Amino acid sequence: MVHLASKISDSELEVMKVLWEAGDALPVTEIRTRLHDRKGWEATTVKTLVNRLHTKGVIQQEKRNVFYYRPLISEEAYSDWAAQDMVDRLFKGSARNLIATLVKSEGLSAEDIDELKAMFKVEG
Amino acid sequence: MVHLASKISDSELEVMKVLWEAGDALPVTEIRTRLHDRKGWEATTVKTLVNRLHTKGVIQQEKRNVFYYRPLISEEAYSDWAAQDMVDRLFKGSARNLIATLVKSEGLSAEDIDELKAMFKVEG
DNA sequence: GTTTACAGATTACACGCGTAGTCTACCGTG
DNA sequence: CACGGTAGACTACGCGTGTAATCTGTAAAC
Repeated sequence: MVHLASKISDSELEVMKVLWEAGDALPVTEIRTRLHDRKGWEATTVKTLVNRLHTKGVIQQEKRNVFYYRPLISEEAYSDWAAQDMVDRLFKGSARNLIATLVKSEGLSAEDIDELKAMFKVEG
Repeated sequence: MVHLASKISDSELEVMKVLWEAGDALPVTEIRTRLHDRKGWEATTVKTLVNRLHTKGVIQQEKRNVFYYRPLISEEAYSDWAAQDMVDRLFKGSARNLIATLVKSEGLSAEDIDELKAMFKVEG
């Protein structure tokens, strides 16, 4: 289990998403274009976020012609951590409570429910 | 569905928890003693947090001998909102993805799984 | 009535975050 | 070789948060 010393902020998360989606190291230029498109951020803003992530140790800098950046934490690991964190902070440590909340919130399609039923058959 | 204009911070959430647990309006003195016990916070710190929550409109002030405070949002409503927010931000809007993550994280007892199976039978 | 203690108001202050501008150094082009 | 463009470094600034000290007013105690 990864233990995240300092949390990833909302804006920083957008950078992580870009890197996760790319599935490979990217130069800042590339991150910038993608985030300019989807969030309208300026180049320096993106660079600041990348720097902060680097300082936090969640992405790695690779020197080529220009710097390339690679996530040091996977999306899955981060999602797992975030989910567990929320369970602990808001659901008294019970994942079941969170699941119950999600089920009751009606956000699941019939198909989702079928999938989950199947998952439970395998699990238990 | 309540729409949270400004989010509740981590420290503020501790105050909310005290109020939710109490199930009734509490004077700051009482909130303070409980948070001093569980978090070691000073009286003025607690008062600041209570004030901020009041300003944000998530708790209500009732004038008696001293001020009593009452949550204006239920723990359920807040949890629901937080869960949905996380689904949107980290699980591409799919509650099923979050549930899958929780199930795979092994945080569920056999009993939990039985309960959830039952829940799905009723739901779907 | 003066002192005391406590509730509530005001003020503080460093750090993280969202958002970005400016400065500098280097690399390619004319 | 001078110049322009661009990558990276440095600086900025207001707001929210975590954490609290100090001031003020009023009620209780003597």
